Amino acid sequence: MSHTKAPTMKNLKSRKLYLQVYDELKDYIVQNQLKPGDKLPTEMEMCTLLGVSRNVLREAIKSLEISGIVSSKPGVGIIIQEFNTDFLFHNLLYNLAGDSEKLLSQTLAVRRTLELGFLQEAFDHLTQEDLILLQNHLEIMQNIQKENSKQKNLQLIFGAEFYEADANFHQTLFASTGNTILSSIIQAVWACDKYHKQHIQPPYMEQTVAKHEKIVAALLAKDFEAFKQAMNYHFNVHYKTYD
Amino acid sequence: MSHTKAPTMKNLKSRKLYLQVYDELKDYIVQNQLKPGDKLPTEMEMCTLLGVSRNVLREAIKSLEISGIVSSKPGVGIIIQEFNTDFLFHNLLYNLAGDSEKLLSQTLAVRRTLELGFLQEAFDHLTQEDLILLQNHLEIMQNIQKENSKQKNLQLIFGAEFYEADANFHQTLFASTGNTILSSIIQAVWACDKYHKQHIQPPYMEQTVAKHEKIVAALLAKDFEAFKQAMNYHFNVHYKTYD
DNA sequence: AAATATTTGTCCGTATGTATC
DNA sequence: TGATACATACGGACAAATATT
Repeated sequence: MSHTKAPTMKNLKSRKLYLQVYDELKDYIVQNQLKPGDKLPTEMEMCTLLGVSRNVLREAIKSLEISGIVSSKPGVGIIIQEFNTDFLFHNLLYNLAGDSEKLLSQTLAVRRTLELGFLQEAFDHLTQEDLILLQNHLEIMQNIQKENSKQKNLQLIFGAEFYEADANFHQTLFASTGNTILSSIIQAVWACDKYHKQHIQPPYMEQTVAKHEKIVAALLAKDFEAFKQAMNYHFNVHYKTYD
Repeated sequence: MSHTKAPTMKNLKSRKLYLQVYDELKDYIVQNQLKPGDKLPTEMEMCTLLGVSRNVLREAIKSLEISGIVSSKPGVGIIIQEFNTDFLFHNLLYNLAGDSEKLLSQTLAVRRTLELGFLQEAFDHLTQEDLILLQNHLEIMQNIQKENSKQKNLQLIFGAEFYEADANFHQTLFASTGNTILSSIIQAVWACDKYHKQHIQPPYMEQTVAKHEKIVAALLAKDFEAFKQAMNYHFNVHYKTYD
């Protein structure tokens, strides 16, 4: 309503309409003390309430959605989301993408520090379900590696899937800490690597599988020292691919 | 084009279209190495290129805009934006309603791990200019603390400035590592704290100043062991405020 | 279990404000 | 000044997903 909208003439030099709506919706959430799980009014209701077209409203909603504030589902409505920092770190690192070589070593350094730093916490909080998930991720990596080693030509298959399984492995491992900030950062750092590490080579695969097998073995044995050693080995061996 | 879109039937359970477009556009920017100031193709061109409607494309564009990646202007086009973190943090602002205690301890844990993990690197790369900057930040903290200790009433003055000086101190310290990923993360983590830690108490100020004095003294003496000790002290002492 | 209603997802067409040449 | 290119904004229509009766 603060749009001061005239029937056929839109606001001249004012802030874009969808941004005004974006702000108004955030205010609405705060004012009405909506909590995660609560629903916003339907799109049509908000259109009449705010006096804007559905199109503009949806642009605002999608902006809220990409920010992780709400999520919309057909047949249900628009639901307030739990606070999470994924959006923040994801965009932060995306914007830094550029010099791939330098970035790669930097992200690796950050990952190394964080993962080794939260080693104990991850070990302590790891549940039986987490362990099963880890084994699943490992299994995927093993299968893809086998398929690739069979191949005579150097054509790589399922490279993206292998990489994703690797990422999922580490995310599962540190999601157990319950530290959402940490999870966000690790997730973002992996996504950041994504662009640089797309061409995975079979020899790298073999090494990677072996490393993760060691980690899982240590976790199954509930041997923290072995786990620590396996993780250090994971981060301290240099891949031939990047020499 | 990867949408595998049929004329009248959309992808069933796949990711929402506007999100696919959002990702594809980000990839497009990276792949074509578009820099700030460069323009994306026009909306209509991208619609035909990606095979989606104008509406969906705009939802993706607006999401990119709220992310600070592009900005669109009528009569001009869609322009790649300079990297800027302000808007990212602005989005978090509204969300201070959650259980801030948990979040605070999580951010602190991440900061602790990162800063202690990159201790050696920061120490090695610290220049004379950095040291002067650190002293400036410390001085600001000292002055504000003095002003507050003079006051009889418990009214806090310049709390925000004190906190900012603290943040700048740590950012300067680890900017010297040259690891931009690390710098960004530390900056972001501080920003997360910002909204929870707004009510700084005078006793906390005194302690904080003392800690940073120790750090600066160690750095001036070029004594790594003392630096290490001071940083550990910094992170291992619990503030009374949060007990 | 099945039909119906609700709600978001996606598309199209049209008019208007804005910047550039 | 005018012409052109572009994003902004509106409205209507149907499809798809979910909830409800």
